[in-house]
Amino acid sequence: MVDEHSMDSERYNAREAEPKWQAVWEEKDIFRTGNADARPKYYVLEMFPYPSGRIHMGHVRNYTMGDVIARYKRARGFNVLHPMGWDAFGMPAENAAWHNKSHPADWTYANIASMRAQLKSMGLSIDWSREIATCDPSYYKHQQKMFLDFLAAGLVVRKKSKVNWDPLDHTVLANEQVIDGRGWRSGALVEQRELTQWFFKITDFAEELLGSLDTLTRWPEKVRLMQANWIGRSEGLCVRFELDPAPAVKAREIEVYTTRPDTLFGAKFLAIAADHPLAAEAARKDPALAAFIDDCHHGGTSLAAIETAEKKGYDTRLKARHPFDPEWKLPVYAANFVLMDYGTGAIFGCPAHDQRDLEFANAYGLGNTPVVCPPGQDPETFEITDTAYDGDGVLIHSRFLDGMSIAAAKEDVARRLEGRPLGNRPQGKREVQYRLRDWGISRQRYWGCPIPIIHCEACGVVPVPAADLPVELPKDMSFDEPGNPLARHPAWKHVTCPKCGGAALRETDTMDTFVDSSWYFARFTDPWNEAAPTTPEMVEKFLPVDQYIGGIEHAILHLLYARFFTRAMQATGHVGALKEPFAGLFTQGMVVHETYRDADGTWLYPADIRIESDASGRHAFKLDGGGEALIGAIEKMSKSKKNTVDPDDIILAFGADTARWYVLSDSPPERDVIWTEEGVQGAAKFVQRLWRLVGELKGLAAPMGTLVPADVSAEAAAIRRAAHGSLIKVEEDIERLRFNRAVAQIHDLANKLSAAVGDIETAKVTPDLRAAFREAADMLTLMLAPMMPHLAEECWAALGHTDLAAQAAWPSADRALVVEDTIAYPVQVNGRKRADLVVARDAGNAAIEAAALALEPVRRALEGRPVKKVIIVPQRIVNVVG
RNA sequence: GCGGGCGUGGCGGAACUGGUAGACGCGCUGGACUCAAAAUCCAGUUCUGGUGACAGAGUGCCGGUUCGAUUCCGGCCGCCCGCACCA
Repeated sequence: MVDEHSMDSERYNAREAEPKWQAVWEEKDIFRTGNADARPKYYVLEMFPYPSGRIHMGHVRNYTMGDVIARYKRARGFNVLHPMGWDAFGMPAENAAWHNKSHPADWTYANIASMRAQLKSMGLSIDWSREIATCDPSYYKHQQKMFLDFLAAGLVVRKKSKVNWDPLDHTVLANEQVIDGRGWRSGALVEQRELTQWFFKITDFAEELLGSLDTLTRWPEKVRLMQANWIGRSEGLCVRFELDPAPAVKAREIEVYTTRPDTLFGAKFLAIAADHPLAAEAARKDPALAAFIDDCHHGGTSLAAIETAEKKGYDTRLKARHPFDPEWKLPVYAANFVLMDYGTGAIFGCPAHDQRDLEFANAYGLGNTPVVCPPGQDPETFEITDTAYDGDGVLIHSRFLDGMSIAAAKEDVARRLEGRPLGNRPQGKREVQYRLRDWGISRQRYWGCPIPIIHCEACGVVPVPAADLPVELPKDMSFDEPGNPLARHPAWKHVTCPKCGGAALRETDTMDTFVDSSWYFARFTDPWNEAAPTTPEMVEKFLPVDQYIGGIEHAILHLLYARFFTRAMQATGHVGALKEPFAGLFTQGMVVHETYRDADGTWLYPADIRIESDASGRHAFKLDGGGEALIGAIEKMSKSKKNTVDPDDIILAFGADTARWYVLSDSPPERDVIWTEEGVQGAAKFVQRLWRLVGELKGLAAPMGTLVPADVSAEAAAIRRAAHGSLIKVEEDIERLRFNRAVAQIHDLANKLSAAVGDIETAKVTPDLRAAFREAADMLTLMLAPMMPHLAEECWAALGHTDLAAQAAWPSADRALVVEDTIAYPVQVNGRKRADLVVARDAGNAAIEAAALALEPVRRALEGRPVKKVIIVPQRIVNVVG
């Protein structure tokens, strides 16, 4: 039944409604978060974007998820903090400057302006008053201050380290920027170079960062595991081997690190890294060794080539004494597979029980002696040929260790060597090693946060005095030569030394952009503080972030750096007692799309394609009339394959709510979502359907504020059951970030309400029904509001409300209404469903059993067999065993 | 090699702690409305057989536990992701 007040014929016009409501929200400033607000806080944060210029569908998905949570939590009465900023330093701006002769700052701020407008067109409930850009001196001056604080606290050090050097661009490259051994931009073969760089001492917190992973119960297990592996803790023993006096070196000993001291009697050689000081020393008198070391440098250490690289070594002629037998001399090799920056840069090789050592020993004819015998093997005949044994077993051929377990032997060796002096120290020392390295933050780039340091010939490394901060980037720059533009600037680096007043040079390296993103979440809590990076009380008020959302690609670096930075900030008094910045983490999947190719193999944009499908499948046709195109694999949206969809186009054609709904609806949020034209059409249709449905409900609904009477008809009870039941499920689903299920639930409710509206034509519209329709319409609208906020406002207003849906309290569900007074039991015979049985909720087991056995399909399925047992699971199922 | 995850209709996916497999959506098929199209509405849609009621099979494969398994256990197969000479 549709009366004349119905809006049935009117279509919902998103293009008009969306900007209208966005303007209302902005004018009323309803998403501003009060720092003095006493309500419980909820901090929702999505990883802030790099201002590339345009948002992409991945952003739409990311920010929509966060916005759903923000709006939902706001409706539930929380003081929600939902800010936005820009990860604005980085190489692309410099590359753009190089290509377009523009300034990185101009390029960046123009991009920010257009992306901000795009984000606003999505209708995100963001407190824009807290917006920050990391490239702004008002942000990075605080970062410089913290750098100095960390330096004073011993958390920053300067040391030499190997880096990937691009000889054409004259710059250091991050590992990710090295592709197949070549610079990603220049294509030049990357060299390994030693440079003096600034490091954050993340390794100081290795134990703490690893141990605290257990407290992050609302993080994906996968991310915690990845971080644990990255930190890579191992327990072992440092053992010093005495060297026989040799003319080549002055050193008297070699220290090795091992996790298998139990296999010490299986040792066949020692190996040191090519970069080991001892190798360098020996090479001075051995040109062949020098050549070998040089060779190792060219192999590259971060390349996939390592995988297939042969084990190579060079016999230094040095001899080391076995710790438990001074007459037992072990050869010392320089070897390409030993890493200088792990452990001590030296190992002892036990070929029988380590695959790498075995390959090496086999290549150089060093033999092997098994010292761990697997259970069930005869120690006399147990042999190793080309596969090392690293399993459990009993010690053999190991003198005083024979017969022990691996654990006992480890303990025994450690105890003996720790108790025995060599020189003025014990020969052995138990040590914990980590794979984690200190975080090198020096970058030879312009568009980054300047490192606030001055180098003075007389005074050495001098921190820039706090009063002189920020050290601002110079604006008059040229980018027409490769290398670090800052270093080439004629004047900027020339300063007087703050200590002695003499001529000095500024540090021209800038900080890794990961530094910028390591504390922005804390800055958001009080971005107005000009005097300090943070206001610790506000940090403690809002942090940790309750729900952080972003891509899995940041599982290690960003998330680990931020965890480190928070601890360093705590040590320097910037965050109060806060330790972990992100209490809840969610890693969302990508937006992927089909690819299309022309007959000649060139890629085609989805926007130039029309899809037709029939019973035989899907076909793509070129819109320019050029015939059929080939449908290719579904892949991550990328410019190179042209399988991108511009969010602006979608918002213009269908509205932001449609885009939001679609990215929430089709897949579980942690998985990839496949963007399809049909899917968007479906979402757009549903927007219209909801608008019509709310109109129809309104036509039948009681006036606003009417309460549903206590005593209602079965029809009204069914409507209430549907509305309250859906509400409960939608709540649960949003709380657990299962947006796709919340979407399905709302579809389901819409179906039920449509059916109820349709049925009403033949029934009388009684006051209880009118009240139930009113309640259902209001509830449906508010359930919708986190996901489709504009449509919800339009519906809310149409339903006669004068406040905003965005400010309305979440409706409260009455669980009692959802309970039915009958229960429909599926009845199985031998585990196979044969019938349905509807009984009163309070029916006893005997009555249920009798009713079930009386059912015709049950009797038929039993085929006259006697009933052995009847299993009744209350509220669930009946199973007859016959 | 090590670590982790995932295999369910034509497709995306649902199924709470072992309890009606396929919710919801997309697509498709048929119908209504329309001069026609779009939009909308109705019905159907796991497979096989049957007009039908119904019967049988079915959650990657093989086996086990159980009254009952997509779910738990063992063994395979396939795909995806991360790390990778870490001593």
